[in-house]
Amino acid sequence: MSCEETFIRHLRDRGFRLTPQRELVLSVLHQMEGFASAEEIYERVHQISAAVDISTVYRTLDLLQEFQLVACVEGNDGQRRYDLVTDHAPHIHLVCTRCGEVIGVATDILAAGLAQIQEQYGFAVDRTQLHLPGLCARCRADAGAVHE
Amino acid sequence: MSCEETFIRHLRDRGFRLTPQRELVLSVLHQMEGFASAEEIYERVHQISAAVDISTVYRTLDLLQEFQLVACVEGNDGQRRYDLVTDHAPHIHLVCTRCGEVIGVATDILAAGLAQIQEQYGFAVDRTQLHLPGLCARCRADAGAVHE
DNA sequence: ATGCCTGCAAACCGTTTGCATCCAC
DNA sequence: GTGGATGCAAACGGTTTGCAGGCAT
Repeated sequence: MSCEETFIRHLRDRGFRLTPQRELVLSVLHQMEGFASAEEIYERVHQISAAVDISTVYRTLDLLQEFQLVACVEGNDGQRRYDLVTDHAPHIHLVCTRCGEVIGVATDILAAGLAQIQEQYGFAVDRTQLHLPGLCARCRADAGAVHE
Repeated sequence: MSCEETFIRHLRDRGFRLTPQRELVLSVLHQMEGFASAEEIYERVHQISAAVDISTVYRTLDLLQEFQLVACVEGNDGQRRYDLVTDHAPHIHLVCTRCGEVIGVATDILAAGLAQIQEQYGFAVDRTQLHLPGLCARCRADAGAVHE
């Protein structure tokens, strides 16, 4: 089932409607590579249809998040960044606390540890929302060289 | 070297001063268990000395962060939460998305995976700020029974 | 026709900043 | 005495909300 079909189904289930604006936001999200802020998404949406308001973008993003079609991370700059959850395996997001870059990684890499956590603590980590803060390779180099 | 001594040393190094307000913020942070928002910290500070302004709390927290004496995480509600970096081993926080419980776990459990991430992606995960969302044992049981 | 959705604008809220005053050094 | 630190209040910026009108169903 395509992303849009899933969206429509979720909307119908709740008695909600598919509007051109919602369609547009979803389509723009498809064009985006990686995480984008609401402002960035709005920018693109606005280029295509100038009449769309940013509050509608926010409302649509909330909806998509509720339907688990987009993931959301809080950036260090106080902005949220959104990304379409495609149907490939859930992945970890390595979020650089310095430049904001987000690197996607398969959860396999932590699978052993996560399994152990579940076994020892009964705690089931949500693998669709794993955000690990840290420094990306570039920023680690920068931080070493420059002294901000 | 005590926390406060470290703070003073860092301040001196930069030509900054130790003021009663800064002392107070640091002492309140010691009383706090786990992460606290600026507002919560301010609340406590204010109880002790009503004259202290929240902007001073923010400025002090910025300073402490710069000195790496406190860690800071962006909450899902758009608030930042601060915690004193004590010298005991860094640990993971398992945060239950349902009841809010926080379970502390030694990072060892994920050490292998984190090392692999660094090797493969050059990304250095900040082990002092690891919080993993998920469901605690109790809520997993509840979620199975009740349907929210 | 119904009531969900929208654009607009104003409110919100955590955080930051400018400035005159104060005080640690 | 001097320049960093503070309190106050206003600004800021991302996000949310109230409302009257619009449109998908």
